[in-house]
Amino acid sequence: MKQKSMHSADKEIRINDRKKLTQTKYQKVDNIIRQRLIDNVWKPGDILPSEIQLAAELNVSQGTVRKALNDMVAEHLLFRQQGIGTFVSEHTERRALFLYFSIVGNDGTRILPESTILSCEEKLPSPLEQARLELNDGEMVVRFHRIRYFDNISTIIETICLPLEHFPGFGSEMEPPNNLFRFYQLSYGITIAKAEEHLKAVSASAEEATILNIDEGTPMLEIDRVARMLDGRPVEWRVSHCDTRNYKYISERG
Amino acid sequence: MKQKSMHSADKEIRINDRKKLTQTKYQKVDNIIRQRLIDNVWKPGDILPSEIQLAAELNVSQGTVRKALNDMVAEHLLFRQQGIGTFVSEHTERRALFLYFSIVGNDGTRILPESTILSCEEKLPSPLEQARLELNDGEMVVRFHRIRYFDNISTIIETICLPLEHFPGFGSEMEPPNNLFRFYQLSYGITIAKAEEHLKAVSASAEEATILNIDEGTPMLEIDRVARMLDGRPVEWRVSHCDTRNYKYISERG
DNA sequence: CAGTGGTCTAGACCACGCG
DNA sequence: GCGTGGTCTAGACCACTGG
Repeated sequence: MKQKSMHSADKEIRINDRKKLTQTKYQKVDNIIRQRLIDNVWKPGDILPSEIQLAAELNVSQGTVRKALNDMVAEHLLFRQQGIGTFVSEHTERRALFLYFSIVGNDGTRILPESTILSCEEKLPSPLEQARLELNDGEMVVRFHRIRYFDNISTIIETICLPLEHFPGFGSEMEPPNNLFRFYQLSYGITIAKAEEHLKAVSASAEEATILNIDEGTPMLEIDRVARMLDGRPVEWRVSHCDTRNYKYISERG
Repeated sequence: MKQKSMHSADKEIRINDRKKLTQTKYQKVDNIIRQRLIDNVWKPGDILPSEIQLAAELNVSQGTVRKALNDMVAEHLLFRQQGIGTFVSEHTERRALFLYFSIVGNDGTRILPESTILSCEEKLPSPLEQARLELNDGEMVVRFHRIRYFDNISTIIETICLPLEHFPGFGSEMEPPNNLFRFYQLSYGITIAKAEEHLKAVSASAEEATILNIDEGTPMLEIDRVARMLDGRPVEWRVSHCDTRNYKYISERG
């Protein structure tokens, strides 16, 4: 009765599709699962129901569920292990290193640098901060600075700005840890899903030069990055200034 | 007779798989098609046989061919148009702009800059050039310099090094055009399939400062890139120095 | 051993582009 | 109308994991 013949079921769904501008079944499945990640129904590290269970629940075939899941695996939102199941991705050290940290040693060595917080304050955003984080008038931000070290040598200065709305009490209870994305996820339920980085070459300011113990005017790589959560809203604006004499930024193309 | 039952055909193939360390059918199909691209059996712009024809030729199902083709579409080697067919990708202006050129205006505008060749010579490679291009001892290179202009304002200085073996007579017959990748493809049958970029911040040398009409020591973004062809061998080493005061390098993450 | 994801097949219908 | 790729289904067997 539920699904007597393929033909009638298809037609029924297609009528819905027209309302939603030709959304396919696997896109619907994708959106349902995505929404459950946004709503924290399934949390990072959780195992999802098997393909067969999902297919039964959503009244589609296993192949349709599979296509939706594989699409999300390609976006790094999920990962799969043959013989075990499908899991929600976590912001582990390894993921931070390979997905969201592009600075490596001149020889290609990948290390996530240690960090020290310099200052932290809650403020009304500057016009630029408000624009980058797409905030409404009057919404507050948390802004802080930190230095990052490779092998105890200070190399990067970061200025990080967060919408206070999503990070209540940030920095007041405890020192934010080195892996911020993991901290956002564990303490605030916010998963970073993608980011766009803008790079320029700039000169070290007098202040930066003092902090990093380098000459004023030394060329530095500026990485200007807005990170977004699962629903696409921006949740972090970070500007990093990096001394690239012993390190480099890497990017694959094609 | 050819394929009487699914079971026996599967077993036969699986024996071959064990020899090749468990290569799947769609991977074999992928490799066959990839090799035909390398061998220029199907050239850029060509339309491939339909999925059904390929499936019949290779003795697999349409779904297996589809998976192989879709994997190659994800690598930008092919593209598909519903109702028409599957095509071999070309290095068009548009592809160069979105896939292999990451410099945009401060407002995000994408333009491919014009170029002027400064000098061009055939030489024995420096040790660094030999290493980057993975050349054997004694193999020659073509090295040339060019300036690139946005709106007639010189902004980028490039040093480009090519293995002479793959580019006989390069630069001697005619001035290489602005879109080099397209030129490599049309004139030498070499398709660039991927590239790795290494970025640093450096200071403008006296020579660069003169050529670009900027101050010596101005911070410049250095883009060090090795481009590889379909079989993975390196065919171009390019170092670009870019004045990023009015432009920026962009990169998507996640 | 049972259960999971991974591969492969066969066949249906749809959306699209073209003649 | 026909052929293309795109979606969807159903069912088979494989490879892997863990009890």
